Order: sequence, then structure tokens, then C-alpha cells
Amino acid sequence: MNKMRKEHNLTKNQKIIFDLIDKSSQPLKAYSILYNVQKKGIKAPLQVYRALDKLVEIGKIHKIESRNAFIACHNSSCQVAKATAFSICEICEKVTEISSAGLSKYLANFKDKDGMKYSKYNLEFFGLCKKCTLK
Amino acid sequence: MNKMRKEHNLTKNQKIIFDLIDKSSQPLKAYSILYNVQKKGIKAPLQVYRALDKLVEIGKIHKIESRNAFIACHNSSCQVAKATAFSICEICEKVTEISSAGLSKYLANFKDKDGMKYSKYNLEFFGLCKKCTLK
DNA sequence: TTTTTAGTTGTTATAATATAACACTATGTA
DNA sequence: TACATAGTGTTATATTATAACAACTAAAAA
Ligand SMILES: [Zn+2]
Ligand SMILES: [Zn+2]
Ligand SMILES: [Zn+2]
Ligand SMILES: [Zn+2]
Repeated sequence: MNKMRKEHNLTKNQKIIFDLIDKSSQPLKAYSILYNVQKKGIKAPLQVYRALDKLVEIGKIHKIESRNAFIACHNSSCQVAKATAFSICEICEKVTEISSAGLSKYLANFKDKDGMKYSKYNLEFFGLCKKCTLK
Repeated sequence: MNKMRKEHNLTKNQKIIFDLIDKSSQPLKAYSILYNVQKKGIKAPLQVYRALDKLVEIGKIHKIESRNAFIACHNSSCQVAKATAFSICEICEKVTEISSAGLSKYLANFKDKDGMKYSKYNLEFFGLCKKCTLK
């Protein structure tokens, strides 16, 4: 029903790989994904990368560029993968997708000196997460 | 001796590689840099990557994460190696470092829902540059 | 129904990006 | 001088990602 209409559109490989990323508490790297899905019959890097490309394209996952890793989108308003922001802990590598109406609005409307507007952005914040700050 | 903002004295390899990047009108990739400096005696990837790491660390260059490429900082002696923003044209791949006081201020002060503040960020905007818009 | 089409799959091979390990050299400072 | 710190040169290897091509599948068009 409302549950996984989108997910039903995923192909077998896409679903296997999405489920793995979605269950994970931290971003996963392509070859770590490959290793984890080999028992399900996905044997080659290209099978993983193709699924990842598609999942990124439809906004089910995001790529954390500074880490070459992939995280499931848990931001219901983020249908489109065109406006992403993350916080990254430099100690434990915990990554969280930031969902801030103020931030999205500010960035979506940002214009540079020439008045150029952008169709897409990706923002990565770095610092220490709560847990690591206390250590 | 006090710690005056000592001009980082670049070593030979660092200088060769910085000069190349600085002269370039677009971001350069590590192996493209390697091919271009082989005539100057830099023969191995590691020599390039070590220089790049150092140059990034001291803010003379920045890495464009989504492109795995490096660009010289033109933000007058970049205090902001830890606060970077770029615009990237998705057609011609032209990259420009954004220098906007408003944007830097907004992001430097941004706090997430938990009140977490960040020590560093990188923002990449995507769209079409002026030239490509007109085509 | 059959045909066509776009998209996905499976596979091998290879390209592109980046780091490990180790011996050595240069340079600044006590 | 002796020591510490940073950079160098080198070989080998790890990690991340794409090229090329044949085959399959679902669904749209005829
Ligand atoms: Zn999202
Ligand atoms: Zn942490
Ligand atoms: Zn800069
Ligand atoms: Zn352009």
C-alpha cells in the first residue's frame, strides 16, 4: 500500500542493495556492499555500482562524497537527491543526514555574485558527534 | 619565536605541483598532475599525493570531492581551508570557489537540531555556468 | 499476438584513484 | 654535535570505478 510502492519498482539487485544500506547504521562502501551481497548472487563490482547509481538517481540513497560511501535517505521530504546535507563525525565517522528547513531554504535560494542559481547542492559538515565530544 | 603567520615555505615537490595547479584554469586530477610533472623528476603517484595532502592541509589548494580534483585557492591566503564552497558547471565542468560573506557566516553559525556546531564544512553547488546557460 | 524498445543483468577485463612500507635525506633546533 | 621532524624516492599493492559486449526481461507499440 502506501508502504513500499517505490520499493516495488526496484529491480532484484537494486532491492538487495538498498535493503542492505537501509539496515546499516552507517554509510557503506561499494566493495563492502559487494562482499555482503555475494551470498545473494551479486558477484561483480559493476552489479553493485549499477544499482548504486540508480538508487542515487531516484533519491533512495545518497553518496557521501568525502567518504566514497552510501547512506539511505531517511528524510521523507528528500524525494529528489538534489539538495543534500550531512554531518560527519571525524572520529567515529558517524554520518547523519541533516534535515533543516532553514538550511534548505537558504541554500536553495542562494545566488552567487553573478546571480547564478543552482539546481543542486551537496553540503558536508565535519566535527565531533555528541558521543565523541564527551570522550 | 612567536608564531607569526609564517608563510609556508613549500618544498620543491610541493612548489612544482602547486604552480601547476595554480596556473590551471580548471581543477586537475592527481594522475593528470603526475603526467605533467614527470619531466620535472616527479615519477610516482605517492609523490604527488603527498604534496597534494600538504597543500590541502595548509589551504593553498582545495579538493573538489565530487570530482576527485584539485583547484588552487584564490580566496586571498585562504583562512578558510575549513570552510569551502564551490560552484560546478555540469556541462563544461568549470569550477569556481564561492566567496560570499553571507554564506560563510550562515554556515559557520549553523547548528543542527542537537545544537551541534561544526568545525569545518564543504559545499558544492551544481548547475550551469553562464556560458553554458546561453547555449 | 508479435515486434520493438528501453532497461537491466552477468561477465571479463581494465582504468582510475589512493595508500602501505621502508630506507633514506634535508632541515631546524637544543 | 645530537636529536626531532618533515620530506623524498621507490616498489608494491589496495581501493574505487568504468568499458565492452552478449543475453535477458518487462512492457509499450503494432
Ligand atoms: Zn535524503
Ligand atoms: Zn563520533
Ligand atoms: Zn579557498
Ligand atoms: Zn559551463
